[in-house]
Amino acid sequence: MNPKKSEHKIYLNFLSELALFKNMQANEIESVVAYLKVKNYQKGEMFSFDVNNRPRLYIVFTGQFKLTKINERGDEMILRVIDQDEVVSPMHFSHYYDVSAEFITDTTLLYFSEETINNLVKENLTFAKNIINMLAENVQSLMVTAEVWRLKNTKERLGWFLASVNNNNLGKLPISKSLLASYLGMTPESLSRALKKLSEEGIELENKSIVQRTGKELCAYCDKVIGSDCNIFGTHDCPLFNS
Amino acid sequence: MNPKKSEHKIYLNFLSELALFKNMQANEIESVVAYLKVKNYQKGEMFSFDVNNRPRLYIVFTGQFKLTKINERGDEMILRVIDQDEVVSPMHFSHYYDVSAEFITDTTLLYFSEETINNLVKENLTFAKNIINMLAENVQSLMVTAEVWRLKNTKERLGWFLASVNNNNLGKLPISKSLLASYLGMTPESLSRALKKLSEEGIELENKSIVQRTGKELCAYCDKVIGSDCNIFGTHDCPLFNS
DNA sequence: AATATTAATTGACTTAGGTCAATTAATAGA
DNA sequence: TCTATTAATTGACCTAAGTCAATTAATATT
Repeated sequence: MNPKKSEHKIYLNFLSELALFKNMQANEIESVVAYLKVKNYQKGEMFSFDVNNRPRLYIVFTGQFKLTKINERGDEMILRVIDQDEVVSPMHFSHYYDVSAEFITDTTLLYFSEETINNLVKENLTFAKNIINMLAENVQSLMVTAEVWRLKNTKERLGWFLASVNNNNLGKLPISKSLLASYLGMTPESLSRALKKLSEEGIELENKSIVQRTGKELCAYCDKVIGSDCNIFGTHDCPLFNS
Repeated sequence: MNPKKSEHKIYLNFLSELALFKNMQANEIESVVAYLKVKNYQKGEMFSFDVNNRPRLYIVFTGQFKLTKINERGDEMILRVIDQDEVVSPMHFSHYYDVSAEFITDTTLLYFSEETINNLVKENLTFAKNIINMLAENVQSLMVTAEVWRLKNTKERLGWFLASVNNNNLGKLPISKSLLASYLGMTPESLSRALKKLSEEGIELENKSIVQRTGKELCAYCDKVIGSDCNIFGTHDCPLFNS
């Protein structure tokens, strides 16, 4: 659980690159590595963030997992798919709210206890700001997710997801189709049918890669939030500012 | 816009009671009142939180409004209904994310500029913590909302809402039925039909007040998050811990 | 390379909740 | 108090997306 001396430097470098430790000095980050814990999980394994597990802040060192909520009937909702370098902080959730993690690939998580994080916030203003930014991004992304689920039909939801992947993941689908279906709140059958409709519009999925007929078909499904890291965003070529 | 001297003390007292200024000393709060701005809105008025309006942090002094997102087709989604004493901080949203406010009653908003809030965070650790708590509550409530929309049918959504109102609002419906329908992501017709089903279970709405046949029918729709401020929560009478 | 297993697609059918139109109830204005 | 306006209910109908079952395609395993 506690990292070995030899790994110390690796974790230090890893943490230094994260938004959570942005603008912090090397020695400040160095001092927190001492409190870092490490845990490995296997593909398919489940983990419950609940009252019994002391609340913490987790960082994905390698791997991928989904944060899910399951109801009495067994229906599952994916709240977030958490990839490498991403942070999830159940310590900031309500004490009684329990969510589950299911590991999609073998995963190594780093974590800090609630106490460590709270002490850091108390001592380090920059860190407090980084925590604020992380939570603000959570809020933003949950609002967008709500919008996608509530106001878009299956074809639009898929189009929206492909548009966002195309911007920040170079057109490579990061998850399987059935996981994607679940994440977008639809069945694999519906995803398949939605994909067929999109292909009529010139948007295809060839072996996990997004291919567009003219290269701009997905713009119809873009929005200002996901578009803001597109290279034609705001220019005369961007349909978001030309309607 | 800038409050008069005579109102200074009223605002000071008002702010002192808010969670946002919790554990802060009177003189600390006093110094921020100088930066406070006030604006009145009339029932039915709309306001857009977008790139053109400098991002701020708003507090409802009196009144009520809904935070909504509208798509191209004109479908509306209510993100939150914001009541007296509540805080909404578009300054923490993405720069390009725009949401609208529609005032349900005549409303007086207090607000601080992004700069004021950021300076306060920089200077005052307690305030930084309060901002973290506010954002964490936003995250929590958006996760619960997502769950309600995704995993519950119309009857369950209504039951869930009534259960939460019953705990923190003494059984008095705070909003009209049509607004509630929209908030719960259904049409007024569906709400009406859901209400009929609930009445078969002994849950009635008599003139904006929730009435239960035996007094515990709504427990079936409670969860650990909304239940945590119920007076039988966790006791042997609470069905959440007895199944 | 052949087989087993899992993932994705397709078609037929069902259903929850939306739409539209007609009443009925409630609230506000005169 | 009466009338006008808005909100809520009810019934008939429709539709998007879910379910179920049967293939087909893609990975894994031997």
